[in-house]
Amino acid sequence: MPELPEVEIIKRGLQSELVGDLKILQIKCYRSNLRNLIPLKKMNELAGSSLLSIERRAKYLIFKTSGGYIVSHLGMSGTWRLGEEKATLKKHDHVQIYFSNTKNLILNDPRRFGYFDYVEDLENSTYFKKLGPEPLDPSFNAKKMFSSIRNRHVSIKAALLDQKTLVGVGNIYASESLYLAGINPLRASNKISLLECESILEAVRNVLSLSIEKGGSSISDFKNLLYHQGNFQNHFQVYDRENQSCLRQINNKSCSGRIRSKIISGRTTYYCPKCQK
DNA sequence: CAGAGCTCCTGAATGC
DNA sequence: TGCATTCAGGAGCTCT
Repeated sequence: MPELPEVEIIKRGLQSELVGDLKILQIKCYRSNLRNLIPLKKMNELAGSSLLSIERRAKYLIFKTSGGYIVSHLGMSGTWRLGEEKATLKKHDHVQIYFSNTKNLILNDPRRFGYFDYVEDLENSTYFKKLGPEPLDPSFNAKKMFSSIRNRHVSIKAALLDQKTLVGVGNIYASESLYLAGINPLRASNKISLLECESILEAVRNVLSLSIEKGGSSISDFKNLLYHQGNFQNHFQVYDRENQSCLRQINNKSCSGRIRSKIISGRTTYYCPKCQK
């Protein structure tokens, strides 16, 4: 579920709910065998620390506290929601953070692929060291993207999913972006021209921005902080549209291609073989 | 070293 | 209806 837009939506929700001079009162954990879980001792130490800011990097949410950084990755099925004052726990609620303004946050993650970890030095942490650039950062450009993929022997779809090329793009937005750019996902990265890189990056930016505007994509289970669904799934052009007709208009005529699906680098990819070259 | 493939886990959808 | 199988948004690990 959570790719860059969904994590960004949750981050913005957190920023608007957790305002003022807040302290973490307590972190409760209801499942001790989560992946990359903050050690219990550290969890206790974090009680009493101040919440300084909430940021997003790639698909990670970062709680900056006076005692270090809490790093949360939502994996495939994670969500944070604002707990009620007397919070009733649901199935798969694993972590709960209590704040000094009586609010609390609950991490729910059925598949438990997510992380809830602690790092002292964010930039040098194993999570952040290897991350590529943020696609929406204006200092990133097609030229940089071109030089990072021009020698790679993987499909352009695989290169987009690789967080070293650029971050935040997952399976849905990779398909959507390549469709928008008119590039066939099977094309080899080292055969993509600089000009084509420009249209791919522009498409990635447009798709991600529009999705953020629409509150993210809710397929099965994505919810924002207030447990509302996003709306971008209603704007998918190719994702999950196998055998349906292509929506592209070329010179006022519809493309008339049929959307295909194909497994590329282990994940289902949707594209129009007719208009994606 | 790069790249392919497997793996962690639950639940929804599909097939018999 | 009930049971088995397949598949799902991520990314780290192990092979080759």
